[in-house]
Amino acid sequence: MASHGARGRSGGRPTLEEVAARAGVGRGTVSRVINGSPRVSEATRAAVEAAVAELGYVPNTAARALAANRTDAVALVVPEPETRFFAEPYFSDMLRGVGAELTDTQMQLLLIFAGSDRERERLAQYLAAHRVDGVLLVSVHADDPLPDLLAQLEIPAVISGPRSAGETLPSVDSDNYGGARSAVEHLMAGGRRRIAHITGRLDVYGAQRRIDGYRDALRDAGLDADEKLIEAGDFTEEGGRRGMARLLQRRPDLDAVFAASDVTAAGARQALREAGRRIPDDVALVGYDDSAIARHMDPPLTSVRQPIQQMGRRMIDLLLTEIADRRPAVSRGLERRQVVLATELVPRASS
Amino acid sequence: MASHGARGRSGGRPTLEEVAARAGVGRGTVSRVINGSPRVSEATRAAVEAAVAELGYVPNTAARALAANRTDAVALVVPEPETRFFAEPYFSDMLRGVGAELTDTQMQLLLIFAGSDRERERLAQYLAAHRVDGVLLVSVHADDPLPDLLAQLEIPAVISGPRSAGETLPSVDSDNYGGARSAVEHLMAGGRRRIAHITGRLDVYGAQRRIDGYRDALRDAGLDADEKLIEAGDFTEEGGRRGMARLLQRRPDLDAVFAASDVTAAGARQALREAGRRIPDDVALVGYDDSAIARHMDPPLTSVRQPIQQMGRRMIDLLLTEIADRRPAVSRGLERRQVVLATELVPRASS
DNA sequence: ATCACCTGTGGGAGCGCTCCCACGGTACCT
DNA sequence: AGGTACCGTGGGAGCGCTCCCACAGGTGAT
Repeated sequence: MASHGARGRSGGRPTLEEVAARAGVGRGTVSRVINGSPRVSEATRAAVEAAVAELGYVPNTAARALAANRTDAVALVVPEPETRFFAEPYFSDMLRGVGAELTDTQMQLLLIFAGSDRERERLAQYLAAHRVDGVLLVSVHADDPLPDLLAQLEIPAVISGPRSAGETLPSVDSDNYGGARSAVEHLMAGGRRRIAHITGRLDVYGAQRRIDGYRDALRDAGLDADEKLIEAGDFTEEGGRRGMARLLQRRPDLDAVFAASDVTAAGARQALREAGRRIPDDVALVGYDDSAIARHMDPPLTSVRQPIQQMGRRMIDLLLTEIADRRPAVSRGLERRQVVLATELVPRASS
Repeated sequence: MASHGARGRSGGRPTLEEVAARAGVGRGTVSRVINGSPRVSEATRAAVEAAVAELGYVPNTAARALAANRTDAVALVVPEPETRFFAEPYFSDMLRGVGAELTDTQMQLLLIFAGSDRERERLAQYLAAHRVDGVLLVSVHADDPLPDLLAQLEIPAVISGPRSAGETLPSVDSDNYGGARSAVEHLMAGGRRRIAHITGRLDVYGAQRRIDGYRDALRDAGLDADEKLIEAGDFTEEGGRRGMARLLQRRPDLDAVFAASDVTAAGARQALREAGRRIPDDVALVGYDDSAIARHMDPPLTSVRQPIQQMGRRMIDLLLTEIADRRPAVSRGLERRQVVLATELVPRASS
């Protein structure tokens, strides 16, 4: 092995210093060119760029990170087990949007799962080491301690669904309230009057907003908002099946169901089928997410589409702004940092 | 903003130096403790560990990377578009295995897609900057330039399926030959005699090995190896459908099919159904991979299981060894670095 | 002519770590 | 007693960058 002093001397990668020597300028000037500073004359810039090309110079990330105290990396943190990540198209769409928005940047994206305690501990360690400049948090429950940890470490973060109406972190969400309304209004337009709702996890703010939208749509149409028509679910298929079974028992006369997710709707469909109800003849069904499940269901499922990829892009937007704006946290927080994107109802045969 | 000199002085994260002062030892000693060197007395170690705990010290990764010329990160490179990554359980299983093996380490895993030209260029830049200590390459085709690039940059790499019998990179693979044999032998044991094969992509070495296994199993059983019973596929569903249709035309008397993947088998099943053949009564069907598709098919598909998670673990094993062993490339290459793992036939109703 | 103020540039200092050399101390031989 | 070996330890030098200060030279106002 080469001695310490000679480490990487001759055979190694070229350094800023070597580029500077080759271009006949100082180190600082090369740094300016590399980082796109405008304070460089055109001629000098050209000379430096030529030297960079000739030597095949690539900046040393570690040195830059050390000197500038930044990492040029952001993490997408998924507080779920990997299995759910792969099972739900929501995450892959989000990843795609985030990745697309990042290709124009020199930012690196890290995908981190924090489903188990073990993984969460590792993540905490990782964040404590400030190995990323910012964090994207998706699918966070109301009582998750992660946002507080991030605040304490002063790491910029953006959340995909606000935890409450008073969310302090910047967030991007789809219009859960409006989406739910459009689903219920669609069902009413089809002549349905006894419309049930199987909710999502009640500790998820978005699920609450969908309930609100459901209630308000009925109320505004002058229909009785019978609480017996609401059944708590949890976004899973099994939750949908059980909820539907209970609803059928309580209100056998229902003629439509709005499920808080496509997966929930799939469970509901199963229970309806077991009870001998036809879709949509006896009971109309509408889901949420417009995932692959909706298209492949039998019959194809009417669903509320969220622009998930776009949400991913906007999250990156917000995060990069946060990172760039880094300044005393106190002076912030007044700007509009809560983005809400519109949903779209996709009608299919189930309603 | 604080002046440069004072950057991170008071409020910032503690440094090695501060830990050393607190513990009443020198910088070098703290470094030794942090890195688990055995050359530290028990008393000193305890003192340092106490100081680390009290100050909440976390090493600065960038400084370490700069000084030690390593990154403590490895990349899992997927030379496919993201969509395929999420569609095929192969990748997620691999990721899970790799991730599991890495949790005991302080190594960071990066997931990098290199499906488009744009992404590949970004990857090249990334590798040129030596931002990872090693690379895991999955699903590489025979003519992919990536392995050469890695060799040129002298970045340790492990490949998931050898590109040829003379693969120079360390590799981990399942026993494609044996797996194919077991499938064909299983069909013969069930009394089938006219067994067809729909192959995988012919530029994938593993697909070739499956063909070899198929041929040899038939030959050893004294059956004619009729080339008319072999049809080229490409691992896709559509390829399976087309291949099956052609086979039925050419050899309407066939009584079994071995498909090079479960997805291919799904396509074949469709063609068989359209032709009015019953599975397994008229034609027995065996797939490869034992993915979720196999379990959910109607009828459930007999399939050859590969220990994909385990393959991921072994790949990491090999890669970490490569990284640790880093020495002039010339003196290497003699050790056994080609790992082959056994497969297992999972019989179900389709055969 | 003097002053103020730009713009472009060079290079010192410093980021926080690892690596290695040097050194004092102890143990074991001759 | 002297020599040799090793162990544990401290700290200098250096990794390759960014940040900032200083400065030369130009420009325009006074």
